[in-house]
Amino acid sequence: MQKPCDTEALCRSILEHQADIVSIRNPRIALKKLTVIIDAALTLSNTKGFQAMSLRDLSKTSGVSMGGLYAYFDSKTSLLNMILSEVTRAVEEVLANPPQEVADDPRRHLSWLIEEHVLLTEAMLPWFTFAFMEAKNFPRHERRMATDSEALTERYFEDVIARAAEQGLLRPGVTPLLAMLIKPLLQDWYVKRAKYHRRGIAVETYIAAVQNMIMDAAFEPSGHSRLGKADQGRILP
Amino acid sequence: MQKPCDTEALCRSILEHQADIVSIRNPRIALKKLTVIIDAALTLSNTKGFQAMSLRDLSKTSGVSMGGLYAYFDSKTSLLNMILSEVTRAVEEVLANPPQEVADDPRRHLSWLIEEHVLLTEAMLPWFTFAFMEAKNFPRHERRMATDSEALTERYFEDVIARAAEQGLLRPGVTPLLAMLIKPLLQDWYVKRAKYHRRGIAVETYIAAVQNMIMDAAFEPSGHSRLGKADQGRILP
DNA sequence: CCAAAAATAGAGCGATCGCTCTATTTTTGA
DNA sequence: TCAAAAATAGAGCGATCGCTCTATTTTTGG
Repeated sequence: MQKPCDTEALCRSILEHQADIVSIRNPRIALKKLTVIIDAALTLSNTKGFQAMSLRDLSKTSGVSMGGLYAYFDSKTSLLNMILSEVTRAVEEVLANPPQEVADDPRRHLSWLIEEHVLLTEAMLPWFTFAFMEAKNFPRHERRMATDSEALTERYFEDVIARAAEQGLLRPGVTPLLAMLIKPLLQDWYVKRAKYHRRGIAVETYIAAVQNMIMDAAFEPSGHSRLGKADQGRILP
Repeated sequence: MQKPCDTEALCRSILEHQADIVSIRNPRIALKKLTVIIDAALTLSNTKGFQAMSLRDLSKTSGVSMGGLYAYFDSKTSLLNMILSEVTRAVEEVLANPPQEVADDPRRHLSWLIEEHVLLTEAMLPWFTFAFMEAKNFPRHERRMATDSEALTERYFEDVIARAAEQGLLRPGVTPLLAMLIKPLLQDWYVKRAKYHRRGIAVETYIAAVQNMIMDAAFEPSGHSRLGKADQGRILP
């Protein structure tokens, strides 16, 4: 179930959820222009920062006039809001719905969460870059959105680890910080994107490395082979 | 050898290295006012972002007039530059000088690097928050500084891991990404500071958790007890 | 003690910001 | 086909930005 993550599909979702803000009636026009606008906004923001991106920049880059822009949002902050909520929605949609056979096994589930999260950020790279990089300077309400979204993600990891604990699968003495330490490992993939790209590291390699590190920290070694299609078969002791 | 990391000591270092920029002659006055200015700049920047901090904000908060500010820097960017280079200097000074008995043993050395890095970011929290959060929106030259500084830190980890490999201490099949994955774990301590503080997690607990995760990933299990004064004696298999 | 030097205050400058508003063009539908 | 409606362009508004410059106060040292 690979959800389409191109800019246009995501903008379609934005139009659905923010119908009261976009004042353009013709849906064909609205989708096409919003896509252009969001595309330009992500590019500019991720290059120079959201604050430093002026609406005149955005107008020139997107080819939509100043007045035209305000048919798609009612303030610069509401543009930010659109992008941010779309990212949040995508994360929730993907991580909340594991296949049944995955949900049944905490080990597979944890591995699956790691893989899906990295693949999602890979597919929506500019969106995540935007949401993470800019969150610190958001206005109060939007910053809260970003924080909450992140807390929600962490909950998925906490829950599956708690379930593993109930089933007695965890290593003895495993740190209670484990769930909190997963997120920064996942985020590094898009935050330090350039570094990994420069070294020619494939997304599957990255996923496998994080999976191995976390699985080692969480579980007793066992004869079972690692799960997840990205796994590269690290040698187990 | 605990280097003093209070704002005043760091500002003294700034005055030494940026003597050509600060135009105030009296060193007592210069130190006192620069400390006040940097203090205010870090507070404002970390609250609302460097770009959003206007020099009028800074003037009002620090109590130094607009004209007065420009006796301490010649542009907003050069103020940024001061703080950034001081952070870089501090990292280098601490991480480059391990005690002899630590440098001799890759395991101890890796553990030591983790501990020292977290303790340093703890002691210079607003500085690191500033350097990391704002780096993305820096002008070209300053962004390069931040990137280089980060690459340098990573080198310390790469080197000690390479040394461990030479001595045959590493687990078989350990990921070549290991060194790259340490930094995001260390950064989370100050990037997500509020989260850890809210949950009442002590710095020693955090250090121990990261040490354990990394040591487990890197090394074969052994009977030796974990090193570093922050270690809390996790049960080893 | 008082001129020279250093330090300080804050009004003012040009540029640019987010945003609005009207004039104009394009599209729609009876 | 042609008036009504929708979409678009971009000049203009007040606020604020980084920064400068002069007038003034404070400190220094012979």
